[in-house]
Amino acid sequence: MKNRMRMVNKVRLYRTYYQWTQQELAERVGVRRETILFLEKGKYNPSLYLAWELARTFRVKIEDLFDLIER
Amino acid sequence: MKNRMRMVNKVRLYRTYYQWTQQELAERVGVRRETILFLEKGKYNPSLYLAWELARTFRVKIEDLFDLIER
DNA sequence: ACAATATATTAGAAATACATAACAGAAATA
DNA sequence: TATTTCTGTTATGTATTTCTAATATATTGT
Repeated sequence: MKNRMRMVNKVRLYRTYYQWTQQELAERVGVRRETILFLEKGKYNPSLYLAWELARTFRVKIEDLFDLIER
Repeated sequence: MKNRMRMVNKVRLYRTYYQWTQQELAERVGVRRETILFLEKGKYNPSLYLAWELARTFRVKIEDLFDLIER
């Protein structure tokens, strides 16, 4: 979509803060473990649904969890 | 979990507030006019990228533009 | 009424999020 | 060391978002 912007996130940051495994977080938000892994690795960007669930699980705003920065 | 929740948005509300056509808004956020139409009609939910661009364009938070409610 | 513009509908293609599964290496722990 | 758990990789399949284009209807202005 936007070629000059790139999405970064703090999923791993918050997950390790809560001391959850990828599997634990995956179950909490209702996705597969690999989905969490790929998100953390920046291999793909989430849907708004998933972003919402993650932010809710971490008790933060979506804008705090995800950020759009210059490439 | 995901099935008992449904996403609503204020895209049409903010678009008409700014007196933009679907075409105008589409150009501002970099998508097709039909994408805006389907979003307003709730025919599909946006990517986080698009949600971000829309919120930025309307100068609101993503959580203000989109809401996850009980079905 | 006529013309121009905005919105709506449909269908198919393209792109990508996410699922699923199998396996491998790293790290922790007994 | 041996075993378990966690993380990473790859490959393939499915579902959904978005694009594209064509056409139809509604709305607005002259």
